[in-house]
Amino acid sequence: MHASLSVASDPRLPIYRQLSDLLRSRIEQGHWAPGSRIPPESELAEQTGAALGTVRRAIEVLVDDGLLTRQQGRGTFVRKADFSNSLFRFFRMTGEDGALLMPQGRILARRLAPLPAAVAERLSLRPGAEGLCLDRLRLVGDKPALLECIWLEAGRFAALAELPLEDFGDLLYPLYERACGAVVARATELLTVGSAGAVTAERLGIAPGAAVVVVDRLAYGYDGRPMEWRRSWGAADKFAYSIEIR
Amino acid sequence: MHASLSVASDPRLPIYRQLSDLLRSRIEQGHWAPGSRIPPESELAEQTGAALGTVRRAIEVLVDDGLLTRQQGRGTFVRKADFSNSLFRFFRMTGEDGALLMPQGRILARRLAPLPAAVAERLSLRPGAEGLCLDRLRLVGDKPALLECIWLEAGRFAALAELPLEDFGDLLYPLYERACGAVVARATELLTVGSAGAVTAERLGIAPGAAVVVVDRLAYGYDGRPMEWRRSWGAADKFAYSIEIR
DNA sequence: GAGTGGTCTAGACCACCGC
DNA sequence: CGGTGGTCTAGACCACTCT
Repeated sequence: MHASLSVASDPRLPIYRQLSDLLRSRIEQGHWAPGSRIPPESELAEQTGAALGTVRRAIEVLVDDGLLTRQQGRGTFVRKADFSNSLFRFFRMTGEDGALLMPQGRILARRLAPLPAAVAERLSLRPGAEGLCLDRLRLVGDKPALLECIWLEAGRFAALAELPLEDFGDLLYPLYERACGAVVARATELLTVGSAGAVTAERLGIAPGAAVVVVDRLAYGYDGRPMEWRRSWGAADKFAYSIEIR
Repeated sequence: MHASLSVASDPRLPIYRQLSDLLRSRIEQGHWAPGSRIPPESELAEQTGAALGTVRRAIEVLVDDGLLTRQQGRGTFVRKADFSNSLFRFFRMTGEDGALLMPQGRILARRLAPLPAAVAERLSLRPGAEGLCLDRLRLVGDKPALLECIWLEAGRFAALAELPLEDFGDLLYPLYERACGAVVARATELLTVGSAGAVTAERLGIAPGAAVVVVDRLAYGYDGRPMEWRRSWGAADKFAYSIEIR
C-alpha cells in the first residue's frame, strides 16, 4: 500500500487494521490532542489511498476501543476520558432524598517519599524511585464517602508538590492535565473486600473493623503507560454494582 | 423493502437494523436452535432482497450483542451461553496450590412454595404464583464457597420437583435444558456486601456476622423473558473482581 | 473443490450540523 | 448551503473449513 500505511505496521494485517494502528499511534503520540477533531474520512482515504469504507472500518475499531467518538455532521473526535463519576459508580452516591450529589475532594496530606516496591512495579518505575503521595477524602453531601491513597511519579507531577492543598479542587484528572499536561486515557480497577483499620474507620466515620470495599486503580495515559496508582476505601454497606453477563 | 423485512419492524429504521431485529426475533422464538447454524449470508441476502454488505452488518449487530458467533469457513451460529464459571468469576476459585478447581454443586433442600412478592415481580409472574425453591451449596475442593437460593416457576420446571437430589449434578443450566427445555441466554447480576446470618455462616464455614458478598442474579431465556432468580452468598475475603474502565 | 465468512473497492444517496 | 458522518449497493477477490 501507500507510504503512509507502511509505518511500522505488519503488512500481513488487513488494511483497515494497519490503518487503525496508524491512527492509534498518532493519537497516542499526541499528534491529535484529546478532544480535537481528526481529519474527515474522505481526507484520510485520499491521504492513505484506501477506500472510504476501509477508512470507516479502521475508525470503527478505535471507536469500539473508546479512543474516538463520532458525531454525525460534525466529525470524529479524540475522546477525552471522563472519570468524574467512575469511582462512584460502585457506590450509592445519593443524598437522603435520592438526588444525585456532586462528590467533593479534600486533600488530607501530601508527601514526597520513595515509591513502595509494589506501587513502583505497577507504575513500571524502578523500586525506590521518588514518588508523590496524596491522602484524599471524598465527600458526598459533607459526609465522608471514600478515602484514597494516591501515588504519582514525583518528577512528572512536580507541580503538584508546590500547589496549595486548597487549590486541588474536586477532580484530580483535570488538574493533572492543567498542571502537568498528563491526560488519563483509561484505567483498570480491582475490587476486593476488607475491613477498616482504626485510621481508615475514623476518617470514613464508620466502626473499626467494619467491612470496606477496596478499589485498586491503575490509570494509563494515551501513550499506554501507567501514570497513577491509587487505592480507595469505601464503606461496604454503600457498595452496589450491577453487571450484565452472557 | 421486501415482505420478509416488514414483519413488525419500524420502517424508519435502517435496513440493517430491521434485518437484525428480524434475525433476533427468529432466534428468540426458537426458529433457529441455540448452537445451530443460521443460513449463509448470501442466502439471507437473496431471501430478504438486501445487499450482502447490509446482511453482514445486521449480523454484526447480533454478534456484538452476543446472540451469534461467526466462524470463518464454517458459518454463523446461534450462541449457546456458557455460564459454567460465571458466578465464580468474582471469587478466587483456586486451591492451595493455585490450580483451577472445578466447583461442585450440592442441593441442600428443595421445596414448592408461593413465590415471594419481590421474586415474583422480577420473574414477571403474578405475586403468590407457585414456585420451586432450591437451596444449593457450591464447593471448591470440598470446601464450601457459595451458598445459593434459587427460585423458578414451578410449572415450567416441574421435572425438577421429582428429580432425585443426587441427580442434579454440578451445573444447573445444562440440567434446565435437558430436563425442562429451558435455555439461558443471558443474565444480569447485582453485587452488594452484607454480613452473614447464623445459618449462612454455618453453611459457609465462616464466623457469624462476617462480611459476605451477595450476588443477585436474574437469568433470561432466548425469548427475553426472565426464567430464574437466584441469590448467592460468598465469603467476602475470597472476593475479587477486576474491570477496565475508560 | 465447493461453500463459507473476511476484506476491499467505487460510487451513490441520505441525515445531520453549523454557518 | 457545504461539509461531515451514516447507509446501501454490486461486485471482486481472499482465507478458511470440510469433504
